[in-house]
This record gives sequence, structure tokens and C-alpha cells, in this order.
Amino acid sequence: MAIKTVNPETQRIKLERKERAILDAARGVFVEHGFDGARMSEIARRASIGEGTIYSYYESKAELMLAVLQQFWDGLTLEAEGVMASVQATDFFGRLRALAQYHLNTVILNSDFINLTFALRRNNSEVSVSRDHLRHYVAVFDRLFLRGQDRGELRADAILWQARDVFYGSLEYSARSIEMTMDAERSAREQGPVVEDMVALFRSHYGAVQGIEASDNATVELLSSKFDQLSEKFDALAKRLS
Amino acid sequence: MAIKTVNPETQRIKLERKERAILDAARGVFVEHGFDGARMSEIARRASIGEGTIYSYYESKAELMLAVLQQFWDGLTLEAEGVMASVQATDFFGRLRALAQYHLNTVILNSDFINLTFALRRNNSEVSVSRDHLRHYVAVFDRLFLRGQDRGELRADAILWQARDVFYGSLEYSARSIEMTMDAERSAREQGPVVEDMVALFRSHYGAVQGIEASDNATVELLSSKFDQLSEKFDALAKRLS
DNA sequence: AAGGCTAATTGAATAGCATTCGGTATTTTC
DNA sequence: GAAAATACCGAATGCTATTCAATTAGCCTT
Repeated sequence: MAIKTVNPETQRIKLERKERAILDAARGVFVEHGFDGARMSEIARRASIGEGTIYSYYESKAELMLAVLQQFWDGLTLEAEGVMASVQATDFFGRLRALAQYHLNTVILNSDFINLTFALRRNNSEVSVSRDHLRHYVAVFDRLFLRGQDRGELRADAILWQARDVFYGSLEYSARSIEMTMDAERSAREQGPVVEDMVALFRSHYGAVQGIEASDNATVELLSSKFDQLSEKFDALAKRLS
Repeated sequence: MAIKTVNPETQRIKLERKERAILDAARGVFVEHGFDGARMSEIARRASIGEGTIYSYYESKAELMLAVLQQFWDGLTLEAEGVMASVQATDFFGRLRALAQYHLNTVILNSDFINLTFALRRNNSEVSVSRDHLRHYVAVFDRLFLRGQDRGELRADAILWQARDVFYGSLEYSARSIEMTMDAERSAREQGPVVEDMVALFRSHYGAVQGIEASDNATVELLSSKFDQLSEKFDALAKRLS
């Protein structure tokens, strides 16, 4: 009969709603003003909450930032997985192109967050985006790469983590170059070449060698020795004829 | 006769010495505690100077940091140029290896400064390491690359800035991976493979195509079979003659 | 070499901000 | 329905970069 049991869900839901409100407010303020420029008071105001209350949800400004960043990276991971799930191409290089396109564009659009992710790592060595979040994100590439190797599209002796560093490192640096030297409009145009170069790079450096490599030195030497044999026979015959 | 002209050099030199003292103190404190962790008071103390005095040399903490960073990058540029001047190899890939080795090692050893360089860019958009300083540093690569193209070691249609992004981007990202996952000792060992992979990458993707690729499998096999046919005819002839 | 002018130096005072904390309101429990 | 527990508040705290009024040192003129 105790229907009056005050639903404990209610409270939990309310707390979760409030936590989300804080996170949303924080994201906005951090994006607008950067980490140092962000005022806890403004975050509190936007979340319609007292300043002190934030601290019962998050230990410190840095940890709040961390939560925002982790949410951000989780979102990216989901999106990247979505891209991989919906891309038409079935071959490695086609899929790589899609991933590169997505990543480059994302990095350019969210450079603030990307920078902050690695900027945080410095002071508060205690507080930094957990490796797992980043690992989880780059795992999208890892799966693609391993599948490429299984299908024989990539060299079997290519080292996954080196390729990964090349992929993400180059794209991130390109993003910095692009946004440093160009306006938004031109930047969109310049993304194409960068992506294509990356695909071509993987094709030529990590791609499984096509027939060509079979014709390596060994083959040529084989031919050469046949030449020599033939030549000897010829000499022998010539001598006999004379 | 006015020998008593008190040398005006004296004063200027004294000021410069003091400026250097501040810069040195600041570098030390920033390295030890990071930007936010650094106390202006400690910098002043280490430079044997009043707190207020710093501000007649540098507008703000951020600008002081900036000066430290610029000094740092200028040093790197000089060192990189030194490496290029003293390396034995004359071919592009040998010299690239030397540069990659130097850069990777440097980035790992000075990750604090590298991070801070790009971290500063965020808040104080007013205060960031001038593009010219970075440009000046990467120009070492640019010169090497252009020379490689002139000498015909690199594809003529390779795009300089894309190659540059790949080079510095990959190495920087690798450095992060290495120092994130490994202790100092193992990290030193892991640098070799990364450098070699980078050189190999440039060879296969940006390197000028060698003659070999003309001889694909089909051609070689065709030649080979013709040889065998000829050889059989020869044997037949020889048998008939005997 | 004395005095005056300018520039450099100082550290106590200011102001801005993250974080804390004592008290109040709200929810849960019995 | 009241006691206990939990969440909330915002004024007070503490820590810093930065400013500024006062002081000192350097330099020039006479």
C-alpha cells in the first residue's frame, strides 16, 4: 500500500539533469573564452545554479574541463564509427579516405578542444584526458588498418602504431597549417588535396606491393643467369662447328 | 680631455644583463612548474630583482613566457641548421634521416616547451609564438626538400607543404605516443624505428620513381618464356648437329 | 663635485578569481 | 510529521598577477 514511496528516481534524474546543465554551460563558456578566460561564475549563472554548487559535482575547474573534453571525445568516437559504418567503399583506401576527410574536418572545426586536450596535460599532470578516451577514438583507425592487412591490401609487415602516428599526426598538423594560413572558405577547399595525399601516401608506403615487387632483383638475376647459360651453349656449339 | 664621459654603454649593458637574468630565471621556473604553476615572485627572486621590475621589461607573465619560447625556438633553429651543416650524408634521404633524428629527440626532450607553444595560442590570442619563429624553424626542412627536388631525388610534383606537414606532424605525434606509453629508456630505443619508417615513407611516397617500376611482372615473365623457347630451339639444333 | 633631471627599481596595495565553508533549504527516511 | 541526510547557496578566504606611489641610482651640466 505504501504507494507514497517518494520515487527515488525523481531525485536522481533531477541531479543528472543538473549535471548535464552544468556540463552544457561549461562547454559553452570554455569554447567562448578558453580555459583561463572562462569564469566559474558565468558557468554557474548559465546553469542557473549557485557558484558553490558546481563544486559538489566537480572537484575543480580543471576537472570540469576534463569532463567536457571527455564528452567531446566520446562524441567524436561515435561520429567516426558512424562514418565507418555508413561509407560506401569497401576497400581499405576508400574507407581511409572517408576517415581522413572526417577527421581533418573535425579537427579544423574543433581546434579549441583539440588544443585544450593536450594543453591540460601540462600543469595538472593529475588531470588530463584519460588515455582510454583517446585510445578509444584512434581505435577506429586501428580496426580499419588491421582489416586492411587481413584483406591483403596493406603490407603485412607494416607497424600499426607507426602508421597511426603518421595518419593522425599529419592530419592534425595539416589542420593547424590550414587554419593558421587560411580563412574558413579557402580552408574547406584545401582539405581535399590533403586527404588525397594521405590516401596516396598510404597506398605507396603501406599498401601491399602489387605484382611489381615480384620482379625484383631475384627475378632479374634469374634472367641474367639464363642468359649466361645460353651464351655458354652458344659458345660450345660455335666451337664445335668451327 | 673630457675623459670622464661616463660610458653610456655601461647602463645599456647592465640592462641587457638584467633582461637576460630575468629570462633565464623565467625559463627555469616555467620548465619546473609550467605556466600556471610558475610564480612571478619566484622568477623575481631567482633573478635577484623586485617583483615589480619584471613588468618594466615584460608587459605580462604571458609575454615573458612568449620571450622564453621564442628564445627556445631560435635555439632549435640554430641547432637544426647545425645538424644539416655537419651531417656526412649528401643524399636527400641521408640528410632527412639526420633531421628526423634530431627533431624527434628534441621534441621528446622538450615536450613542455612544444606543448606550451601551442597551448599559449588559445587564451591570449594576442600572445602567441610568432609564425615567423616557427616558419624559420621548419624552413630547415623546406630547404632540404627543395634541394632534393632539384637533384631529382624527389618527385617533381610533390607538394612541399604537404610533405612538411607529414614530416613534422608524424614526428610530433610519434613523440607524444612514445613519451605517453614508455619510460625514458625505452623511448630512446623506439626512436630508431620511427625515424627509419619516416625515411622509408619519404622514399616510397615522395621519392622519384626509379627505373625498376618499368619492368613489371608481365614483361619479365614474357622475356623469361622467350628465353626458354629459344633455349629449347638451341638444344634441338645442337642435338641435330651432333 | 654638487645638484638636478631622468630612468629604473621596489614592494606594499589592488583587484580578479577559484575555491571553501557555515548556514539554509530540500529531500528522504522512519 | 519530524529527524536525518543531502543538496544548495553566496559571502568570505586565500592566492596571484599586476599597478603605482615612493625611493634610489645613473647621468649630465656647471
